Amino acid sequence: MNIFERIVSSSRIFKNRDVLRHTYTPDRLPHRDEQIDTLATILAPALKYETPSNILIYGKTGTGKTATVRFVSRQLEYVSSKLDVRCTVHYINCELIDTQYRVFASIANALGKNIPMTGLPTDYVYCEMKKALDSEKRVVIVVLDEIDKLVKKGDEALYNLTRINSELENAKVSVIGISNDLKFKSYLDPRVISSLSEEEIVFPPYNAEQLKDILEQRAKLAFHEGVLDEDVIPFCSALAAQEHGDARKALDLLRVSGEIAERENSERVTREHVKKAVRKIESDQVSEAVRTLPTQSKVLLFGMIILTESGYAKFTTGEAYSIYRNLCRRIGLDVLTQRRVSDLISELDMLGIINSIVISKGRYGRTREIKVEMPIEDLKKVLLEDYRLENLLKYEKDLKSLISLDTFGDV
DNA sequence: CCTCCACCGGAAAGCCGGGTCA
DNA sequence: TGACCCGGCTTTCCGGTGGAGG
Repeated sequence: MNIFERIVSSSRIFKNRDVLRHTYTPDRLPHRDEQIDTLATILAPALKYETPSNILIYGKTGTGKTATVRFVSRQLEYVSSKLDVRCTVHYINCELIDTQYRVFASIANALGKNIPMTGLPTDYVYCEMKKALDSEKRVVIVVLDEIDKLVKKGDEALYNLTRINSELENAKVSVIGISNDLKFKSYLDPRVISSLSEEEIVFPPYNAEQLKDILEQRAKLAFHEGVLDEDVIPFCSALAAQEHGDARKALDLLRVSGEIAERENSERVTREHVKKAVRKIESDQVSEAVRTLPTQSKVLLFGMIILTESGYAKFTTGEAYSIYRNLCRRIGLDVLTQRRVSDLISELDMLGIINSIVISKGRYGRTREIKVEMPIEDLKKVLLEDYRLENLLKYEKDLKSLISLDTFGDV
């Protein structure tokens, strides 16, 4: 027997692991009937070649926004093809497609144009998209997932998209925006807000009971019968419910628990496996984030670690910057300006690797107070995988003594 | 109550590597 | 080939500021 076949067929735990991934759209969405109904009611006019209202959908991560939209669009497209109505849904994830140019290009390309990734003037792309849309009588529903990411780079794309209907002869366009940032509207032009949010749907977080239903539904498809201990699903649900009812997290937890159990050659998935999964997920996220950091940020972070190890549990932007500058010089890396480093610090903060708050020390100025959040040993291990940072190791003691002398100066 | 520190963080502009087009 | 466009990263410039100490 082929070794892969043996490995694949020998899974005592999983029947179908993919069911637990968040890309999977189940054929039934528990506890989202209300939202599904509302969405379907709003979109129904599309089947009569009328423009559906634009919709804004709110809800935190893992509340089923994307799954619901996917689910409803699939049904809509199915019915429209049966009724022979030209009605399509175009899904755009604004985390990847995050500029006006790329949104237009993505729509145009979906309709058969061939617009390159970059290079053309944006208004040209806009015209091409318009032509493509208007080439026949149709309704196109554009779904902008993570719309807040797009808005951060200006609201022009939305402005143009919500106004486009007045320039079209045959086609109708309607926009569904999905956001998990409740206050993203404040970045928008009031005119865009009013046209974009003709309808609003809010997705509340799931509670532990509801998460349990979701997990049970998926577990039936994903696992072999009887491999889950009774308390595994309630435990996963409870943990995820604490974290603002995130179904995605609950599913990840269940999947990773299963994977750990499988790797341990266990016949059952137990509460202990879930506990291990919690730890694994956390540490994986951090190391992945650190690994993919730009070199400059890595050096900056390394400097922060040196500071922490030297007994500075908290430090300021200026202190971090001066260490960073020293490190850069030693390994021949360009030194960025303090302004830029300040932004890098904010990024590290957003990733949750460090914690920084702006405080005022009165006479002694206003600055960020920074502390490293994650276990420094783990961070160090990941950082040193980068060959450019390996060399820094030999300066470590040197710098520590420098800091303890409180000179903080240049070397 | 005022001052003044040591930064914050917005705006704008420059550079660079990706690309198109005629 | 040169003129031009785009996006990401970075620098330059600069107005703004909470609160300890005078």
